[in-house]
Amino acid sequence: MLTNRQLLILRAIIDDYIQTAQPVGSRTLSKRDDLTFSSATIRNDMADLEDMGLIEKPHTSAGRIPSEVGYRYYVDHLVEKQIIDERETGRLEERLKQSSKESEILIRQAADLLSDLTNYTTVALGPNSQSETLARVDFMPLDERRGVVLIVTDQGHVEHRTVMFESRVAPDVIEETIRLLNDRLVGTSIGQLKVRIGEEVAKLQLAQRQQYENMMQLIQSTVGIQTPSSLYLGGKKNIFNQPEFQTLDTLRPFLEWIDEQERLTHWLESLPNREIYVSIGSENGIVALQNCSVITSDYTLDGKTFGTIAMIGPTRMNYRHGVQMMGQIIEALRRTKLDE
Amino acid sequence: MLTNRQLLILRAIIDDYIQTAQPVGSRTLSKRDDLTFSSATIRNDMADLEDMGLIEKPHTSAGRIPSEVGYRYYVDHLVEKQIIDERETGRLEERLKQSSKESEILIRQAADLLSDLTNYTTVALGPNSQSETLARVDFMPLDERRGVVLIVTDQGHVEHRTVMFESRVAPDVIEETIRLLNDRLVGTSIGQLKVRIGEEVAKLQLAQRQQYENMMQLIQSTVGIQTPSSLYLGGKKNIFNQPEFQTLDTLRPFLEWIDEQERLTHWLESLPNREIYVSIGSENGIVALQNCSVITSDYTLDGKTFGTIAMIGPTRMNYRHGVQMMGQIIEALRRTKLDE
DNA sequence: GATTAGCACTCGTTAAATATGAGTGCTAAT
DNA sequence: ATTAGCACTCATATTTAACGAGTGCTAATC
Repeated sequence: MLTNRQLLILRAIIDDYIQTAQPVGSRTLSKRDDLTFSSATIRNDMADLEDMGLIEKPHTSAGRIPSEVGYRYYVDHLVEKQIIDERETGRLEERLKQSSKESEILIRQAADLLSDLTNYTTVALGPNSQSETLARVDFMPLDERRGVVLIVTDQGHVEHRTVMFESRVAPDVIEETIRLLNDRLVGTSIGQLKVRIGEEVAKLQLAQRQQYENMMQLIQSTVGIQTPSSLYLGGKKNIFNQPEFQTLDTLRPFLEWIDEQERLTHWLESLPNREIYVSIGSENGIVALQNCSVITSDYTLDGKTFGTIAMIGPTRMNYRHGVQMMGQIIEALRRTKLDE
Repeated sequence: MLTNRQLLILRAIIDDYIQTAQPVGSRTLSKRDDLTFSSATIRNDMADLEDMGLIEKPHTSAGRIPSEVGYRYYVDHLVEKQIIDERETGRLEERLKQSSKESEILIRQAADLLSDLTNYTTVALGPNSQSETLARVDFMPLDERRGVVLIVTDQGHVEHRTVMFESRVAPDVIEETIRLLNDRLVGTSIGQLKVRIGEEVAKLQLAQRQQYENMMQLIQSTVGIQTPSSLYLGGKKNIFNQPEFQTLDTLRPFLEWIDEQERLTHWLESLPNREIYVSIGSENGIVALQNCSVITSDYTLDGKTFGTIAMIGPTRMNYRHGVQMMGQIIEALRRTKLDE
């Protein structure tokens, strides 16, 4: 167990290191207003903190830097859980409201805002329509051989796909196909739509089948193309200002990783956490991000579950401020109304 | 005017420098099979080439590197205009065909392909719907207060916008509005749609106006939101392999510039050139790209004018190969059929 | 017994000193 | 006109030395 003074020292080391990115020495600490002890006393405690694995030395004659264990302790014990500053949240909400009522643009704006507020890179993932369910299918002919299939989800999202017929299809066949799909598939999750259409085709009577099979299969094939959830990266250039990313060895893996949209999407989708979660350094298990910490959270827009937002900075990130800002942003998003 | 030998030497210097990224010395050149002269002779010619501004020395005791003027001469006189290798084009066409019939995906694939082929970064800009014209408007109600407006262009592109009514609108009013829009606005360019709707509203009789004004204005406001032309960046990580981008001073401006999607889009749209065009070094007028050369070209997909594709590499890029590959790719795209 | 002053020691960083060698320009010989 | 020869230049690499922030330990002090 840590003594009170050790706690103070640990906190001071981390706070100092977060600000300067330089190893912190005992003399520097002893000069702080909140630490009234001599450097020798502090040195003794530092040795103890090091034994406990909370801090470490880059080399013999340097000061100490926090270890991952130290950061974890700091985040778990020394960062107060999100206290929402009403005034600040209101201001954020206002800025979001001004940008647009279009959800996509709002999300981007939120990511940019969070990025500006913290100077870290942010990633925002839009809603994953795969998990939404079908509310309505419709069809609109374009010309003799082409038409647009409209898919509306229960969350009010609309997608369209252009389909192309092999040959002319009678209007009433189209109409009937759409009616069938609406009758039988409303409520199906978008991800399963493809399979379910296949099942419905199988159920058709032989007479019907000849008529509708083509049309159904056509729709099935286009519906199978999943539009990836929209992904937005905000403040990517912020990374250039971080002292730990001033060399190509560290910068390159980071940038290469962050630019791989698909991988990034999968990673965000795989995060199990519903509320604000902090992953420190190698905890995230991603080699390219081993020197990064990530604050993630799911968010809701206008009350509806929407997506995931993440903030990526160096392990030496300002956790207190980061967690705080993340809380403010998701609260502001939650309160933002799409209509009215 | 250049002597034959000077031409040979200039070409050798550039070819060598393109490969090694190192200043080329007279001794190195004299050892080449295609240059049978002594290093001293070559030195004399090099001095002349330098006087003409075609090559320059980084410092007194280094070899020579091509100047921008030198590259320009090289590209204009020493790079043979695109000769299309039928077999290679066929192979590319095949690879494109396999990826998808969806134009968006095809374009991405083309950019990636070009990037793999050349090891440079590529940017592909999709069609700019602003310049296309309206072929059809349609409306599909979602519920009492919302609906989807479908906009189809002459090029067969479809866009949709969700609109929200203040209050319930009678179906026949909607129907009539859409009929009106179709009657009067088909053929209008998408970019002008907003203005044109305004004009049409002004023309309405007073009686009609009360009925349709709201609806029209609603559509007008959503139509005004221009969907930006789709932009795709391929092979961004290739830049990390270029020796001239191994330092943050050069890398950072490049990456920051390339990541600014809007600016990039505008830049690509502002390029006046219809056919393959090479911009060397500072010619492009962009500070962040002053050490880059760009090969750009408009492309057509399935015969229809589509967008712009660009290849960005260091000024020391392999122009011969780059121009060649660019030619192949746009030819392959031109031949790719979207339907069948 | 806890705290602090004092001091020898460590080791990464920086600066100056030196060596290396690729490449040039010029001159004189071919 | 071409080439061999040579003195000279200058970026780069290597070595050496000086510096100083910081530590751990011991002995004195509160």
